Amino acid sequence: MSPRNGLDLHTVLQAAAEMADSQGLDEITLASLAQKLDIKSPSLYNHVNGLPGLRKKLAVYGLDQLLDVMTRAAVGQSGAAAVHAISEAYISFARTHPGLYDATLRAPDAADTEIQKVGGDIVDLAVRVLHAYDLKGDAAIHVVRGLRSLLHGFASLEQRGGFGLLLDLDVSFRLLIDTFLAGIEAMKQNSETIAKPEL
Amino acid sequence: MSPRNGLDLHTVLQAAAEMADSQGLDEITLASLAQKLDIKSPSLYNHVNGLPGLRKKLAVYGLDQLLDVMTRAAVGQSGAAAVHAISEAYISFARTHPGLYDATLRAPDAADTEIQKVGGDIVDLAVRVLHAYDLKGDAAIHVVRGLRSLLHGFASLEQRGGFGLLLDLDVSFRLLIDTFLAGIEAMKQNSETIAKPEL
DNA sequence: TTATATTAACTAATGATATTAGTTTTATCA
DNA sequence: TGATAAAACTAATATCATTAGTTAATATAA
Repeated sequence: MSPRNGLDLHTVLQAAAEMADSQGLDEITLASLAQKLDIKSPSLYNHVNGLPGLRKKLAVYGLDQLLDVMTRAAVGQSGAAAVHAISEAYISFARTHPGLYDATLRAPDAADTEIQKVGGDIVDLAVRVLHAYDLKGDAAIHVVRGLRSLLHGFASLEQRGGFGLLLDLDVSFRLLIDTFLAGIEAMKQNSETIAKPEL
Repeated sequence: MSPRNGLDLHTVLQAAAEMADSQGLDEITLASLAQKLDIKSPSLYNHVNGLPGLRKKLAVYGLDQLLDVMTRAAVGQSGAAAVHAISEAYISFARTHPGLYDATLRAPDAADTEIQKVGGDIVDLAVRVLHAYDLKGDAAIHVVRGLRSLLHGFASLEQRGGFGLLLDLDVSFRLLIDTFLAGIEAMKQNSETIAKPEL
């Protein structure tokens, strides 16, 4: 295929992801990555458009994996169980791949087409999973925004050690999802009985 | 006071915060900050322990302000209104000071005493505000963790352009808080009638 | 008022980094 | 076998953070 058998992009991203997970996203420099790959740093420009380009590709690489684990967690599940399943998959990914997860959210340009694409796929998955809650009109989008906020917020704070260690984090997490789902049900009741609550 | 009338730490942090808000946290370099302050970059070491020291002090500076606006929003409020008040204050701070807000969460060392202190004060405020919900035992801590996750997640995703622009973000946000509060009420009902739901 | 001590500024130097330009090597394909 | 294309390389530059050592200014003590 290629006129020369060097590294391929996947190898580069895999190495970068490993570095990010073990040492933190900010420790990835072209110099350190090149050293890990046994090449000189300018050679990386054959695979990636400088440091910003690497960060962007790493973000897409991470989002692809996140979508994958969430999708697989969702199959065969429905209703509350499905929401829990994708949520656990999300948080588990963030825990197992802290640096890569970080990369998905610190992309140089969030408006990038490729990133929007995968991000949209994840949102679509969430919409499908929440379909069982039979949300009318805009409500589905609002609820997906809420679920994303909660998942990302929990993952991010946990990663940064923002929570004390007094209480089991898994309990907090499951309770948070349950509370959110109970809230959706309760709000639905309200909107059926009363026209407009107070919002 | 001082044997020489140079800059003081507050001026340095104020300038850094302005830079962070207008250009992003990562654009703060000792070189660029020094230029803004009309000094040479090594002079900054008289005020701050290098770049990591600057980032840490900026984090504390931001957390102090965040605690302040949240505290002031809470006075005279109670129950759901109080939760909404501190939540709006939180999100408003993140919107008005995107770079400084970022700094509060990307401190070099989250375990730092000073950061833990202010962070703890914010948690205490949230606990007091949620006191009206009469949560028993560990529940209060779990709920505060949940609220923080919501707030940070929403603020962070909004800042990174993670949400589409189809729907009003303020509506999503208020709905999210309402859903969470409705969930707390619903969960409370359950735990009163049933011994252990399924969790 | 004057001298001293303290502090904040400075210059100079070093090492690491990203990035660009231009060159060499090597595998594939005609 | 030879041309091509891709991926490595070397060399060079600019920007940083950081350290060491120096100079200047000011509050306080004499």
